[in-house]
Amino acid sequence: MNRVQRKRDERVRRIVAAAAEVFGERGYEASTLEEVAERLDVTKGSLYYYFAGKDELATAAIETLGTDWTERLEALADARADAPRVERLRALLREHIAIAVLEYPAALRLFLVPDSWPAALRERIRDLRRRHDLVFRREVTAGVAAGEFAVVSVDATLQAMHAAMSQAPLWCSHLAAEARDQAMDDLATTLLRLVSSPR
Amino acid sequence: MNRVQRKRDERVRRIVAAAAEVFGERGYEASTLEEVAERLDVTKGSLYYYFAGKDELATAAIETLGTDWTERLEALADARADAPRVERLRALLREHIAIAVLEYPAALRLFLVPDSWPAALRERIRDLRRRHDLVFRREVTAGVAAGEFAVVSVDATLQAMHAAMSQAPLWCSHLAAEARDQAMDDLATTLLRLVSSPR
DNA sequence: CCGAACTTTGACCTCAGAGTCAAGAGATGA
DNA sequence: TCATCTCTTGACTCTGAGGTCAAAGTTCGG
Repeated sequence: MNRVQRKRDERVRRIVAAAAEVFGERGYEASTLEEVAERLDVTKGSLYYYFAGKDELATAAIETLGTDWTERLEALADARADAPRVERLRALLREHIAIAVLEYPAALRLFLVPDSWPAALRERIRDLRRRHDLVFRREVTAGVAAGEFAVVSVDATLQAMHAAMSQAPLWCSHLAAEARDQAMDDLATTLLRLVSSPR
Repeated sequence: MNRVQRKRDERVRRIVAAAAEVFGERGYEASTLEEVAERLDVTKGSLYYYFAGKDELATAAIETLGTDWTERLEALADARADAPRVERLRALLREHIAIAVLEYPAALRLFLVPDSWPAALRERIRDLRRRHDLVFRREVTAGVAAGEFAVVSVDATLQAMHAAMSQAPLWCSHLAAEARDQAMDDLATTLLRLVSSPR
């Protein structure tokens, strides 16, 4: 029974992983359950044994992906708790960019959730974003409070950072490995400028 | 005969405008020709008299929207040719954000063109983006050459700017008019930081 | 090895939305 | 006014993809 449960969880995990892949590549509208099923070498019907429908599967994919992403950033921030603020923020930016480019190149599309989705689902996704946002917000506001950073508006700064990071894959995933690393470094350094003290 | 031609052109213009509206709101996949037709008070069939299909109409819409957008920015840059470089760039950023937020809130979705499209169409769209990019690139590189701006990397800087501007609608189109204007101002000012001379 | 619980299948239903077309309605010009 | 060209319609087909389900297959505990 517990054996069964674990097996089921594993199955769900795999389905969600495949779904995250497909939705991440194609975006919500253009993704088909048929394709998700194909990548798992099963048939569409079997997905419905685990998930009520496309929306639910997509939500699960978004949540899994988002949680994983956030946790890794949180862990990184903890690990660098003693580093200078600027360096910690730089590391966070760099890591975020790397995850976006190397692992979830189409997360942007995935997170463009249709307006038609039930409010509850959209709400859960918003929460996820908020938690994710908080990792960076904490750094920025603390830096500002300490007088090390200066920003026009915390919100605008964070939005700009997130936008740039999430679109990074669009322009640097086609680069060769070396140029890509350089581009990611450049972007992280560039984004640091957003909080640098003026003058 | 010429009368007929002009009438036809006008008709095409209107259709493309309506299509740009719909595709701009919903993105490619979620848009339907039915809805485009509805906004023109005609029926779907009539669209096929002017366009071969959805792809072609979407391409025309993207081109029109992109050209209009670019031309307005170019005109703005010309109009401020004598203004200080920083102010000209600020005006461009602000205008770009305003167009994105107020007129084409889902342009981001629209430009995420399906990979399945013919290469020729994708190529034309890439050209459009290049021309658009050039408006900002010119300002930034000139400013750097003049020693007024400093950047880590022109590419990274432009990418960050474009990303932030194109995602602006996602977070400020739901705001009330006043707060929205403030948010757009803040974002423009924030992005200026990306080129500000350091120290 | 059996029966029960769990899982997968594939045929099927449904429906939205792309695309077609014959027929008719409107212009245009002689 | 007639003939022709231009345009619009609405009913039609077709396809793809979401969703359902009874039946068959598989795994597990005893």
